[in-house]
Amino acid sequence: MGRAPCCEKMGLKKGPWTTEEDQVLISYIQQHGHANWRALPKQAGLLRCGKSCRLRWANYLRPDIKRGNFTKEEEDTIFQLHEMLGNRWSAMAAKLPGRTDNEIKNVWHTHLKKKLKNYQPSSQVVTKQQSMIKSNGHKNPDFSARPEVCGPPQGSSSELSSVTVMTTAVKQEQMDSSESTFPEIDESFWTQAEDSKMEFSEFRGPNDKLGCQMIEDGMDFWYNLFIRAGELPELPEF
DNA sequence: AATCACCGCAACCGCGTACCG
DNA sequence: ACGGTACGCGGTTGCGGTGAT
Repeated sequence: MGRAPCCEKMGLKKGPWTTEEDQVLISYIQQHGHANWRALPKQAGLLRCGKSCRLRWANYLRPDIKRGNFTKEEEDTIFQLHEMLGNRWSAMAAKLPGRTDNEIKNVWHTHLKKKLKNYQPSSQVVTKQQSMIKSNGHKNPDFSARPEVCGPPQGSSSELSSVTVMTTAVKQEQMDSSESTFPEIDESFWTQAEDSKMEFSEFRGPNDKLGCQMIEDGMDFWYNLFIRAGELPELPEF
């Protein structure tokens, strides 16, 4: 639908926030919360658009934000999550308490991308992955592999295709091993996928946030597809 | 000491989508 | 069912700081 009219409005300030503005925003949110970002700046007496206020709060002023350098563990987690989720920064942020999507994105572009070539996951992470695979008792699609959009069968909805993924590892496995246990993708699979999607949307129910959170946590839907196909009994932990 | 280039971070922009009347 | 509004997300930009020359 239409884009939100934003800072174009006359007289609204842009650019870096002053400490005074920060204080106004913090004290307003402490007293009234932030149910309506659009109305907030007017009510708080700020010459900013709601979008700007939300960004400032989410990326800088929120009390639970962790400052300082990323630890090796955090970097490992980001590498792993990036493998799984791609550039889904907000989903990654959900797995890194105190870190914002913006921060993770910045760190990725400024530091981690360069390190990627030489990346060696910490033993802890490797062990976790190995035990995950072991506990599943069979060959699983590798969650550490980058999900790629996999072309849907002809005639399926584009919505489905946007969330239908297959890992490179799975494809590799299918190529490499004749004893692959990954289910064959045929018409019935896609029908199942559609059913799963329906069930999943029902599960989400009236509180969409809950369902969305799962989606934000990453790959839940395609995970759900794998579940339907009899794979992957548990979600990985980070 | 001055200039330049690069880096890191905060903020903005524009798009997609959920929600509501 | 439809259109408008608000929000969240990912990509991009711009500026200040810092190191190199």
